Amino acid sequence: MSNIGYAGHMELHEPELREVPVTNVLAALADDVRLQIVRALAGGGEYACGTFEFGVSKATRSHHLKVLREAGLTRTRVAGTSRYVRLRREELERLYPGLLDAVLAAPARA
Amino acid sequence: MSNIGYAGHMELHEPELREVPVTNVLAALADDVRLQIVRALAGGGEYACGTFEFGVSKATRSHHLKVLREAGLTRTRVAGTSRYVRLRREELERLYPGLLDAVLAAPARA
DNA sequence: ACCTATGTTCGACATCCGTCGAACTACCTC
DNA sequence: GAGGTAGTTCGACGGATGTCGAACATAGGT
Repeated sequence: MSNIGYAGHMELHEPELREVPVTNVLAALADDVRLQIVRALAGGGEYACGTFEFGVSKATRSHHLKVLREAGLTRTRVAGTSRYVRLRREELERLYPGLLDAVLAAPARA
Repeated sequence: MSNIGYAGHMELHEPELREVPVTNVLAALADDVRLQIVRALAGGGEYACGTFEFGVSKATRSHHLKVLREAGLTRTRVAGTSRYVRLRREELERLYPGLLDAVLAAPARA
């Protein structure tokens, strides 16, 4: 009866990019795990969350994907029990031209 | 006799940009106060620390300038009791082409 | 010498952030 | 419907971070 307290079938929060402060976008990119995810997505494909095995638990992975989504960097499509994530490249390029390329061009290991 | 415990005349720590992880650079930019400082420096001039009155105490301002310096974003010249800060634009452009411009082009207020 | 102006450093504090295991929801397949 | 699979959410934890006032160091001026 009560679906209060669970958001499983609610729409995912995917803000308009222009409504996200730049500092949030930068903060989202300023983490090693998240940057690895972004790199993996940079090719353009769509990947299930489970794809990103970067040495963290699935709880942590879920957390990072949420941060990326709420920073306006990714979009998520729900399909069955899986969620497919992709980069919002064009929007990002329109609002912050050159930003993503500049970040991705940086060497992976400092 | 003892100059232990104070670093007033020591050289400021200004790392090679290539030795700073990208995530550190991004994290340094992912703060409102620091981004305001970077914007103020973007014109190319050299400014004394006290120039940056952005509603924080001078202790906090000093902290942020240290973060920027240690992220490789700024260089500091000591002159008398003042310290003059400037952006390391060319180096930044060489290592992360387009990054700074992309960030600066973003609207100041979210 | 004193006083002032400019910054830095030192605790201290509150908050945020990354991380995890455990419990949970939702869906798919037998 | 029982079980398995994919993810999310919930506390909890430790460590990092932003903030401040106070104390300090240094240089310059009177």
